[in-house]
Amino acid sequence: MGNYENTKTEYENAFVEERKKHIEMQFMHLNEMQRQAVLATEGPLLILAGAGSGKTTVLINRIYNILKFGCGSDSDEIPYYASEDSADIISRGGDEADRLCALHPAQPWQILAITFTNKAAGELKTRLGNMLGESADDIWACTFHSACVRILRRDADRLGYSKSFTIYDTSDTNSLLRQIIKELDLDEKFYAPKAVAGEISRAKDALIDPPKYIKQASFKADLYHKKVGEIYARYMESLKKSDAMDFDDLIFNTVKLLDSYSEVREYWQNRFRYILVDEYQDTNNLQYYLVSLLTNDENNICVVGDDDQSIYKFRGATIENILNFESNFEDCRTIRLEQNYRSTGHILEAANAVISHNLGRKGKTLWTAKNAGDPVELFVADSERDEAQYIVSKILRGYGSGGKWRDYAVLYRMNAQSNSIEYALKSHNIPYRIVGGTRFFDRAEVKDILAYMCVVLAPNDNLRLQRIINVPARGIGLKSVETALEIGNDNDLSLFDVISHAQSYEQLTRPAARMKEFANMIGELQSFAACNSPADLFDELIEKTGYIRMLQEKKTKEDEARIENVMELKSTMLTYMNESGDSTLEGYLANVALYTDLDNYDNDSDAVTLMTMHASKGLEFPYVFIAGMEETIFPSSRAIGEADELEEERRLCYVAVTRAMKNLYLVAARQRLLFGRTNCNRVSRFVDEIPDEHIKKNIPKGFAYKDPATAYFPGGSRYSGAYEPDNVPQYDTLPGKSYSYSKPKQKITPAPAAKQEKPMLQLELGDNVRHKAFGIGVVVKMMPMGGDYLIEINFETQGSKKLMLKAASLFLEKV
DNA sequence: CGCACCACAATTTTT
DNA sequence: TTGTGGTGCG
Repeated sequence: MGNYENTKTEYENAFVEERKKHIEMQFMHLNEMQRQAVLATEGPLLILAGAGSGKTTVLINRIYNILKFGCGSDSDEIPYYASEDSADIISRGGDEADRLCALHPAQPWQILAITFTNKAAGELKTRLGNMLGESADDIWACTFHSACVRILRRDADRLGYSKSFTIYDTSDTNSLLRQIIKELDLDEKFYAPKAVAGEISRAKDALIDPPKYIKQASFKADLYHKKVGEIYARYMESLKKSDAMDFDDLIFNTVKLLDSYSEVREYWQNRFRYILVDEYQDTNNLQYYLVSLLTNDENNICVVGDDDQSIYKFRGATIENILNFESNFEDCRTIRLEQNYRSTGHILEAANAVISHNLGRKGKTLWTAKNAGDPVELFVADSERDEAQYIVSKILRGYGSGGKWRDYAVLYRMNAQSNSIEYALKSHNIPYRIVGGTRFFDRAEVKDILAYMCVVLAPNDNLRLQRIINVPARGIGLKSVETALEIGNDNDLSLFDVISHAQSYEQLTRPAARMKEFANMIGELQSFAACNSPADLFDELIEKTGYIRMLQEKKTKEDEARIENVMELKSTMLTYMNESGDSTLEGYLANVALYTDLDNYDNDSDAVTLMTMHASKGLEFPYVFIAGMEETIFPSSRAIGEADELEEERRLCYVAVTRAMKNLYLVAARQRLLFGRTNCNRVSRFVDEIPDEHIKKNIPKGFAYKDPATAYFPGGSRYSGAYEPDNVPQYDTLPGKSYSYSKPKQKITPAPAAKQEKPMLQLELGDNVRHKAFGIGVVVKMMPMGGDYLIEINFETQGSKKLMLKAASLFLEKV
């Protein structure tokens, strides 16, 4: 500043000052720190954004600022068109002022905003669209992987791939590795495909290619690394033959491309004037290289992250990226967003307290202007089943008093925990949705159909051809495929080439006819594809291959679900084509590998959400349950004893806790049936890290697990007030499935109940009722539930609603 | 070759 | 507990 004052005229200083003020005025809806982050457009910027601190808002507004005012808020430059009265004009505001304040504004396509998940990218796009209209379409708001795909589609041929390379997902990778390991006659136990995949992934993260890996391994004495080097080399060869890249390759190859071809690098560096990276704490080494390579001399790189929310170290994310950002990028500015807009006081304090037990943080303390709210609640249940019951009764209670199902989320450490909770929700007819788990695109039938389509487009994809060549069974067995593969390897032909001319190889005389038939079918599908829409091809394909018939003939429940999945796949294809404007099958197949279930998650439907804590990152819910707050579950057994991993678990806890807006319930079970084994665990250490003033603990003393009633409500427990005895879940009403411990013989008596002011309405199925708010309807379902009933009514005008009879009695009458 | 059965394993998180 | 992969039989 001081320098300029001497060299600039007074009006110039006034101009710069007015310009900054004017731009600043556009962002008065933000808090001071958020605004600073928005206005600091030039040079490296690190935004440490705590949970719920409005970081997406900041990103959006920052992009808006860059597009509208360029570097106007962050520069002392005086444009040629500024004159002596410019400052005056600006101070009067209006369009003219806006125009004067704009300084080298960026074009939408000069902005690259990288996120971690498709969902986050989609959200960013939507919000940018709302703010900027159509011009937002030109902004690259995408994930690391999809950004790389776009870059590679342009120049992949320089690396020896075609521009229409396919992408192998994790399971493709694993099966290819398994195959290679077998071919090399190695023991699958010792060279577990998954472990090898991890090793290769780590190598790529360190920019080590197979020759380099083999060289490094040659200095070591151990055989393992030498063999892995061999596998690695074969794996890459095989990928290249199939014109395929795995997830890591997408980034690795992009880095390679940018690094080795200066004209490519310059092209992209010139194009992207401003780069923003979200969730920077989750980036790995490769991604760091990528970002550095894309950044030009202007260094307009802005990263947003929260070191306390780094929970993906296990897959190579290195927290160092964020911890070292300031030293990696010179003249970096750092801004902390510490005001939380999401949670009430007790919840936030609990989160702060837990995370403060970690060492090596950037240090950051969230605060809120909200009131303290309710303390966090801890409940120690009897078993995993009671845990679920507790959660369900809490949810029912909240729903009964006017809540929405979608306000509730149940978080857990691992997917296997969802079973008991699902069961309880199901038996109470509570709508719920599970995010994650066995992913849609990992289902065998989905992979099969996709593999078929890939093969139709690119028959040389050996891996996918192998997958479907005998599904449904058509008499081409493992042995035949193996021989065909060998022939292919020897003559440098693809598997498809070999089976197309199977009759010319005497080793294949037996299956030759069937192979030929199969190859012909693929050929027919290819010609069909040439002059029909992808949707029609889809139908033709599942017919002609007999796939649907195979499922229909089996007739089990699972197979019905599989048919549904296949149809669902068709609709995701159509959705993709609609939304992306890309109606080619190639485009769809090229992108489908980057799809995940998370993308299908829509918050429109009114349902309780079940997911892992990892999957919950970035989301928020009014009421959050964290299930399984037990040592060995959370923190997980493999983290205990490892300082680093324990810290990661603690960060995970921090993430989970900060999802809650109004109420947070922590639930533990004294005894838990998991993987067919019953364990007893202590309550999680993370619970103890929450100071007493922020948590209300309910640990039944007179523990008698044969009598759930006393387990829930020990004499004098604080819960007796919150829970009417008649709301005690009655296990006898639960259908099916017996559990390992004996049920109480006698029914739990609904104690001094029934002294209500208004008697419960007597209803039967099929009764017509009038509701004060919803109008006329008919009772379609009644579920007894702890002395009350959960009823479902189909209303003429309002659709179907689920109500608790007792609470609804006030508004209901029979007609 | 295909199916059924059995043994065994592992059992987090994701592009 | 669930799922997977391998084996053995028809």
